[in-house]
Amino acid sequence: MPGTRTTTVRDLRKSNRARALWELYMNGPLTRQEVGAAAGVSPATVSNLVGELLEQGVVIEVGLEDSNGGRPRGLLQVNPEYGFVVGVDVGETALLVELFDLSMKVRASHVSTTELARLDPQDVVDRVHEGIEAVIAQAGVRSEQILGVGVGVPGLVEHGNDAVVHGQSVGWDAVPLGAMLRDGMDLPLLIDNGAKTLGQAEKWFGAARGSDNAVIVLLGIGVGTSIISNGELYRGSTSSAGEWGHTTVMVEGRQCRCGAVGCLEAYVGAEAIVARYDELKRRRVEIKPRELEERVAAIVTAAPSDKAAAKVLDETATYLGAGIADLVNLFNPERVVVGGWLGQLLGDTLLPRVREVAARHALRLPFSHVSILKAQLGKDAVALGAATLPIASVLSSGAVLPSTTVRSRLLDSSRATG
Amino acid sequence: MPGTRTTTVRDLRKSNRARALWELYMNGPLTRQEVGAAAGVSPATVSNLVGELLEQGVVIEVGLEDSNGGRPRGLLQVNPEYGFVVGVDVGETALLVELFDLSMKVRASHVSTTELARLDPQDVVDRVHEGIEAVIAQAGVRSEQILGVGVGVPGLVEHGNDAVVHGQSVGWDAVPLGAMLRDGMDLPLLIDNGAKTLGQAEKWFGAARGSDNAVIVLLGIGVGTSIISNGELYRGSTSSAGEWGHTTVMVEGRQCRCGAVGCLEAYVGAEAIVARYDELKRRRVEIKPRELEERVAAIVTAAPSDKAAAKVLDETATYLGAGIADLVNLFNPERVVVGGWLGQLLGDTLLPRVREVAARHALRLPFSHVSILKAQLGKDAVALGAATLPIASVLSSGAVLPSTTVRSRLLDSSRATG
DNA sequence: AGGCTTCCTCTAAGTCGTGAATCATGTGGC
DNA sequence: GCCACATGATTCACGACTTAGAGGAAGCCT
Repeated sequence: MPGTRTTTVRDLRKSNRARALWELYMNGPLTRQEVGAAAGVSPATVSNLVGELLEQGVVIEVGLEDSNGGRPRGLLQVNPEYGFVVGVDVGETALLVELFDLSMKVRASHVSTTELARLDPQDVVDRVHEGIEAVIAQAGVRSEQILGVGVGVPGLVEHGNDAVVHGQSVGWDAVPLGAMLRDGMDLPLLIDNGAKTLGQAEKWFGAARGSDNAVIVLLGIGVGTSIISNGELYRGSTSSAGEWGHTTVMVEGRQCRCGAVGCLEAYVGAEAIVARYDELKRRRVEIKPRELEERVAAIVTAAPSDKAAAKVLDETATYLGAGIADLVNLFNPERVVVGGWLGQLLGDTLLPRVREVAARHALRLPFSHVSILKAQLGKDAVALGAATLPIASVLSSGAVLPSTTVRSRLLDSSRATG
Repeated sequence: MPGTRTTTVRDLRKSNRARALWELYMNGPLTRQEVGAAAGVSPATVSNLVGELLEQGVVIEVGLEDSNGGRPRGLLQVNPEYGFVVGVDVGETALLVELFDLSMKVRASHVSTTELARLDPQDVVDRVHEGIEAVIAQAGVRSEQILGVGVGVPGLVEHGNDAVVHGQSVGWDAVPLGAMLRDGMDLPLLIDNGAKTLGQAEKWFGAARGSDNAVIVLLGIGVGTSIISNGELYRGSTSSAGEWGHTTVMVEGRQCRCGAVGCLEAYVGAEAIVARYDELKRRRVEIKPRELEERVAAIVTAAPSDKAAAKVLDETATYLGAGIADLVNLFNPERVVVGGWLGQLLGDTLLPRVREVAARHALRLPFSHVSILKAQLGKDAVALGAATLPIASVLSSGAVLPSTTVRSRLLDSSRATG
């Protein structure tokens, strides 16, 4: 929950309400007492706040908890049906749109693939709009029930006036995706980098859950991270923090597709792994994006007799270990979570070796406090994480209904005139 | 200013008071209107708050600002004489204790050097106590006027119950420095890593001033950083974030004193620079810590005919550039500030080359938003930064006088009993 | 002096969270 | 079946806070 600025007495209520809601969402169901302890308010205030939230349908009471002798504690929870959110994963080869309820149950989903090598922004926008309409229809909800739409994109997202996307790998240069998506749709819209939305998904529901300082590593064709610092996504000054793939692990090393040399991605990116294998086999095979996954899988599962595969994997573990050690030294996280399709593929085989290498390269103290884990969520994590964006926004606002505001304003004026 | 949790109406005032104070301290002198705008409160509240601060002597009115036609605006400022702070720099070879007023004017200072190769904790503690008494006497202030003592140490500082220091380079393993210093001194005490205090000094008063996302690099025998994220020091889970010196820039590269290989420090640390020079000259010279600085200086200022020096410097720029590019990619700062005695020494000669290398290695978007600068503060920056620690603490508390609390409590009880 | 402009402060009103008292809702004993 | 008991939840009076708007303060110009 971002540091909401609290200056007036009214802000106070909003902020307390938001804290209670976050707590209920993240750790619910909870008793009123637990909410009070977490939000730092008295029982009286909890009662007051919860009463309001119950009345507005944001929160529901789900069962009772036995107490030894006295009145049982009521268990509270955010109402999964209070509203719905849409998460969109704009991938390099496919576009996934999913509709969730607030408990993150998938209520509808829609996939569309593209044959284009480069993504055309307008085409993407049209498909997103189409997908959103499709999932709303499919789930049978009214569009007023949609709290917002989150979009995860491949590339850096500048959050200025409206989101602008720079996606080197898909040929996007300063695409004003925010404005384009908003045109023809009036749902609240939030856009972020796909690696960051995946990170948020792992933080909320996956392997980084409960950790306030974590680094989620995304391995695929590209190599990125999502950094959680003090419980929040770390963005840096222009939201491009966490570009781990192009950190230098070998001065004057291999050529990277970014133009520089010695980048981590030039060693552990999916294309690099396959290319290094082919080099060892002294053959030149053109790498087609569609086949990348099975080619990497073939290397991972190769027979022990395949010396080239063994060497490539060994080197990959070395570079990955060194790279992760850098993250541990610089960010001092409690957990490093390795995800992305390539991460899932390499995980079981390589993780023990990666841990060993990282232990050698990282400083003792920070390393002794870190766990290096496999991601828990699967392929849809980017869309799931994208859907958390509008949820975070709703929770931080305290889920104040526009209608409530209008109502109280009407009451005010009627009293003023009456 | 850390995210103070505001739940009750009283917290509200405290938080508004703290915001106003921070603003006045950082950007003063300011008019009441400016304070109101910055703190987000109405003129009435500013008047109220400022009145209290003036009465308590925390803030003073310094002159008037002309207005076009009306009553002139009063200019407010934190009272430099409201209290004093002590900053201590526990260096590897010398110990510096300085006493500052709130405007950071040095009022007294005390140096003591040591001949020991390894620092003895109890010896350091004694010297610190001695130094503090000396500067208090020298400045002629009463110890009640000391708001607190900040200490910058070489090594990682774990902020648990009380500060515990792990200083590999000085042979400290889990030294409970907090408890040791507190014993025999009852001033408020704050301890942090020297690189971090230096970073805070540059952020408050130096080259990183006004930047909410900055990385301050400290070059010396060791190589560290201090990371400012969203205006605050980034610590990570165990306060050891920013250990840049032992990130890997060359897999399977040079041996580093930390035990690993290929660390940045093994290339650009002071000892490494001299060692590499000696290797090129094909000679083995024992490096004495005392002579390190002049030996590096000799390399930097060597005649162009000294090919070995040129090569060492060139390589240093390459590694430093790559390392800084990593920081830019990972943290996406607005500024990178290069400091430390080695940084100062290398700065003018090397910085242009470092920028070039960094530009090649960093991604375009984050690099286009970053400035790579030399530090502005000199050798005493660690002590200066250490002294900012208690100031930050006072500002965040809103400078609520203990006496005030007692007084109001007395009033309460007298009214209750009366 | 008097009007004017601008800054500052005082007052009344509205909102909030808290603590103490009260109400609600269960268990266990008889 | 009834009543004491324990504990959770709610209500109410109170103090504390910020704000809007009115009024005072302090300088300038005519």
